[in-house]
Amino acid sequence: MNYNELLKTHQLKITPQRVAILENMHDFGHISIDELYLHVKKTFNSISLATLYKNIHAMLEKTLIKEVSIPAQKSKYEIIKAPHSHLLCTTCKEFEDIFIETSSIVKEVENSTHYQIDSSEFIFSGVCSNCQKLA
Amino acid sequence: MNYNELLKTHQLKITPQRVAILENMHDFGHISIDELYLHVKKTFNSISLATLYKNIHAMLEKTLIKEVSIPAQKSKYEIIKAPHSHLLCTTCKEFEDIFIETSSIVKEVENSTHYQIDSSEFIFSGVCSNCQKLA
DNA sequence: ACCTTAAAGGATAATTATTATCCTTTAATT
DNA sequence: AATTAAAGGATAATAATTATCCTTTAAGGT
Repeated sequence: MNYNELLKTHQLKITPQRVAILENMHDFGHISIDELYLHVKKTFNSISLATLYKNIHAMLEKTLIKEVSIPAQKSKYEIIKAPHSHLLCTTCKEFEDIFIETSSIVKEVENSTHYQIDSSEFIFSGVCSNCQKLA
Repeated sequence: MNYNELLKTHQLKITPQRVAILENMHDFGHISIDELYLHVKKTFNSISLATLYKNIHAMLEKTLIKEVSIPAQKSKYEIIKAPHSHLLCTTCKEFEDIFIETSSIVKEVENSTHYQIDSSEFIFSGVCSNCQKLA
């Protein structure tokens, strides 16, 4: 993935710190500020927490990334890609993307509420097949 | 609604502070800690923020209430009632419950992921009919 | 109704998370 | 290469949450 291009098309200056942030975010899929700090520090020893906060906000603002709020956890952030939902294993805490068809349920909501729906968040929680076996 | 009974069945001591918390939470439908503090203080001048935090945690623990995480906002809490989804108007910030059929989409997720789904969160964001008119 | 006691409340200190400030460095443009 | 506005880093300030410690109170047994 070309992060320089991604930053440029979102009117954000290309800096090595930002590229490192995006690399880590991409590798993890979704990552919290703390995790990000821990990992970016490995390759970028001098990075400041303030830089992370500032950049996360800038990237949210420019809609290059999005926030995923999860009950009882700190928010995670992910690079915006194709719309998708999330799956959380309450046992092993694995958190993953899933791609399911949501247009019909969104249409149903629009019809019954007369809202114009612009975005939606779906988080499914349960036990993954591996943890089911171990139980 | 009988909050004394509700507290008792969840193994929580009945105190006037807890009843006030539940009353406010019920009236608002869902409420953040800050809003709760503001409103409970009206009828309960001496209440401490620490009491709110402690009780919110105790009630979450005993699954009497649940946390609703919303991007870019502080979490809200609501008394657990029939499963439902949420609707957020991004213009006027109105946040409301909606009751839609979700069992088929949950089943679809279970089939495609082999997770055993225990709970799910749906948040739809858009523009309510009133704000559409005003636009 | 009183005792007893473990739990809850309140005030506030301590900790953690986030944001602001200010000066230095650097990316982008000419 | 020079200019400049934006970004980075260190750290101070603020906000949010949790811990501590002492006082008060709810609940159960007599």
